[in-house]
Amino acid sequence: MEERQPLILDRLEKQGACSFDELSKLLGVSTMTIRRDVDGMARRGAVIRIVGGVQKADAPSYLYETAVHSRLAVQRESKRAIARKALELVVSQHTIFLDGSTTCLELAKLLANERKGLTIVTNSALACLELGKNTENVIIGIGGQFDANSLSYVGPQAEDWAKTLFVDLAFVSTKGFLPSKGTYESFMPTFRIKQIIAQQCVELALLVDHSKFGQRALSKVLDISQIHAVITDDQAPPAAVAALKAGGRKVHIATVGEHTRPACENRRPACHPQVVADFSEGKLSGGTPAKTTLGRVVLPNPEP
Amino acid sequence: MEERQPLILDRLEKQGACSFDELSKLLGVSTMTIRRDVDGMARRGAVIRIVGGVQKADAPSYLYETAVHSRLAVQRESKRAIARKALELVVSQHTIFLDGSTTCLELAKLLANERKGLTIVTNSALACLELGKNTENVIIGIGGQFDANSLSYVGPQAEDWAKTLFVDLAFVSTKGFLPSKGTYESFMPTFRIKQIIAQQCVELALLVDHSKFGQRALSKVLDISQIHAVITDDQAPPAAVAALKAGGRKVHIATVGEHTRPACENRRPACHPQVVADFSEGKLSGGTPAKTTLGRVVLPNPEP
DNA sequence: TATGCAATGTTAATTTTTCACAATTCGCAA
DNA sequence: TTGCGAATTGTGAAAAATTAACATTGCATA
Repeated sequence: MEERQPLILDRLEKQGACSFDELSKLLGVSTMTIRRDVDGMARRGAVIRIVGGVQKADAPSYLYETAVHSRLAVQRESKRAIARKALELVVSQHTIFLDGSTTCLELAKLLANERKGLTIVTNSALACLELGKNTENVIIGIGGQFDANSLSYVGPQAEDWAKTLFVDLAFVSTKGFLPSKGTYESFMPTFRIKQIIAQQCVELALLVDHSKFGQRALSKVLDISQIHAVITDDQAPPAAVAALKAGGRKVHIATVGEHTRPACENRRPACHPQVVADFSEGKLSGGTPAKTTLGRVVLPNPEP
Repeated sequence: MEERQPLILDRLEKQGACSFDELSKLLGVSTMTIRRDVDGMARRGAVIRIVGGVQKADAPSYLYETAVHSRLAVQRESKRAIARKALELVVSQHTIFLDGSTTCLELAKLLANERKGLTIVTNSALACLELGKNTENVIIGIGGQFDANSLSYVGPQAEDWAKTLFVDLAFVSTKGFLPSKGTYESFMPTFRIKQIIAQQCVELALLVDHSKFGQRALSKVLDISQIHAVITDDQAPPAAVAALKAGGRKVHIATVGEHTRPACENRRPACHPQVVADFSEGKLSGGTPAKTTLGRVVLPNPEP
């Protein structure tokens, strides 16, 4: 049934773009069938739908098809809320560190949009790109071996370098968190950097959404004693929060939904980042409900 | 006239996506006007047009609105042809260097797609991301201060690091090239890295499209004696090519068009990378010319 | 004041998309 | 083989979106 999809991709490889009509003739099926095929492919990000046809999807993104991309979608609301809370801890003139987590990536966006005069150190390539949108901060990228999973730099060179740095405030995230013990992760190269930074900072803030509480992973990374502040969301278990406070941690609770971004992101599976719009049945419309069921991404023709 | 555009962006910031009808009511102008506004914004990559409305453009690309993005489009065909030629010089097991140029970015794509077993050193964040798609090469990112213009790492830390490296084959590009003298550039931090690498490599290959010949810029970067091979396209001035050969350089001429990608990229200005499709008037169609003048990028609704 | 230009609004023709349903194919168990 | 159900595909009409052509407005300038 779906031996048509490779053929469509072939065609796009040659032409860049192709109309439904042409594909229909080419493959000897109705436009409706082509349309359905292409819908599925576009949903996976394999192609880009254009009005009346399809387009090759090679162009823009360095996020598609990466592991980071799918991680970005999980608990995104919480991460954003946490990032916004974390922003409050950042003082101008500070030197801060961001790790390669997707939570820190959200924080990077906020820093780029709303702050200046900072020196920001990170081993995340994505964070650099995000931060680079604002030239009023100094961005130091820790280099090293590039880890395609986290899109960040790790390994001995990165570790050596990290040892020479000293920051005022380090933001790190984690895979698992036991409030009485500390943080846990599985992938060595990335967590070594965190351990080193933990020793090279004045204050360490852990960004951790509620889903991480009680989770543990292969290796212990940070001891709870190394963590000065914990920033989490309002669904974090109250008992854990109380325990953290009793243990002397500063705990900051972010309210999810307060600074929520596009509403449409909630009701969408983690698939293709551009597939964000959905004002079907006029859900987003203010006045009379639109009768359209559309909501498809469109880019325009070149300037005439 | 265009104080509407910020309002549209605000709206998208809140909602993620918005229909033309809604924007029309919101701003008190006709849908046609909104449509025209949005067309312009989409053309610049500020938003993404969707059928019946607009969508926030935040999601995917770290290229939009960057200087690299516009550079990527100029002479792209030549750059791709040159990159493909350069690929022929790459031997498995080699350690190679790529600079932060867009030509090297094209080469990075080829390396990721077609080679393995390499160690690739680069100070370009974009090249890392591109190369990271293939985990069969080792990628070393040189860190340092992040330069938002080139999306690469520069400055003293990067330079110190570069001094400790040694590669078999370095690929560098340039802004200006006088075949009798050497290469010229204007922006200090990026070219310092090239100078250092030039001393830390067995062989240096200059990737230079024909438009660079005879151009000079503020500072001399590499002396012609440091360049072992020159890779250029078939529009390079023959006299210069002859002179280079006479001077003992290996010269590789890439034929533009041979490995050309989407045909549509030729007839499109440097604007938004996703704006690639244009089968207006059935130009790309095989059979009877389509009567449509569309050709707009569309992405589908979520899976039902 | 006249004139031209740019921005905007209006409308109708055209195209695309959607939807509902019919027809077909396919797998598979009876 | 037969028959059933599900998945796939095709059809046509209705709905929506896009385009293009043209009218209008406002404003700056000759």
